[in-house]
Amino acid sequence: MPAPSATALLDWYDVHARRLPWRVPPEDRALGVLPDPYRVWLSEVMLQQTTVAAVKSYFLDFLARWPTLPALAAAPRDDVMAAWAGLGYYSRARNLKACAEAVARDHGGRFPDTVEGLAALPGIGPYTAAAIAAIAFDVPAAVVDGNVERVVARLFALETPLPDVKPEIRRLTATLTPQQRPGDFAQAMMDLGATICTPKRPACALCPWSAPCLARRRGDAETLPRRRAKAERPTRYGVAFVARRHDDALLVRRRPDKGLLGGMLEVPGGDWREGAPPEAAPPFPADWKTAGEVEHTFTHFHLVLSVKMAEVGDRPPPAGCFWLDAAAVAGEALPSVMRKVVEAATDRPARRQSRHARNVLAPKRTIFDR
DNA sequence: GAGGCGTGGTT
DNA sequence: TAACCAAGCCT
Repeated sequence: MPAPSATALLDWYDVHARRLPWRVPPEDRALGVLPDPYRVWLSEVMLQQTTVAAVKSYFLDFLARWPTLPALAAAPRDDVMAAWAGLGYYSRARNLKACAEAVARDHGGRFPDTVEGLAALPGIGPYTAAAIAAIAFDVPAAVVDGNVERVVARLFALETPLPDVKPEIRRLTATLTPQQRPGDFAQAMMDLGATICTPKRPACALCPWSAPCLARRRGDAETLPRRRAKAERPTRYGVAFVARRHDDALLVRRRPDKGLLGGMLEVPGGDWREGAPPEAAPPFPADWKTAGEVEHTFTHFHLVLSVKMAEVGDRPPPAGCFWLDAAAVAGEALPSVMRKVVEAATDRPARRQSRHARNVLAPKRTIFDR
């Protein structure tokens, strides 16, 4: 049984590295080229619990709009929130802005090059600090994300369930991490987990570490890592009121900064509660008609919204609300669940206009396509 | 430590 | 198709 070697993985990475917009490929890193820490940080924050496919267009949009850290630090917060709309986990956008300001203010506009310095910044935890240090500065930090957890749990056939086994995985990852090319090694681990050592049906025949992999030898790689059973996801019900002015402007309000969809826009509505659909008072009296139902699944609950719609004349907005011009809807900080609500009520796409590839290459069905 | 926090792709 | 889950962080 050979020990897993960093060299075997790096040799594989030299041939099979994914080409990604935020990445410096291994042949360029071999010449001493390191990526811009700003781009590494931006991509890593966007990639937290988010797929590469979802991140790509957002990363390019952000980079085109705010090419440098000072540019992002100087940007209006609401612009950043609006640009983040649709990507989810909106506290990341708030922390992104706060982090940019902190680096500009406290670090002369340059990211710290140590794990400790990075981890002290908003929105940068143990994973992201290690990833930036390794990828942007070639610090031999142990970079442990969900991919690495899976690879290492299988490599050493770790039976202890997550998250209890995390410290053991971190220790083993540190043992594997080489002093030479730690940035490439970290990216290679994640590429291996994303393309070969996948959650289901891992392609062990193509794996550079198939020989030393204990789980492959036992034949149960697909069952690792173990996880503790997760709690059941409840369903909550609510009402959403879409008031549409004659010029197509929509009545919206901004959610509180903290908590679910913090800082994002929504249409007025009542509380979201488990049990029977609640009665909710409309923002003002009008001829409210039922426009259908919208379903949306959040991390910890499923939501069913009854959508009410009214076409109304010009009038001042109720307290806490404002009229959003029809032309501005696409560029605003509307989370996906609210885009669904607006589409259900208006039979008109409320999607972001900048999602060229998504719209052109893979148009999503709306409830009106059924 | 455990729960809150989005979304869309995959199986 | 409904469940699963993806480069986690914060409190």
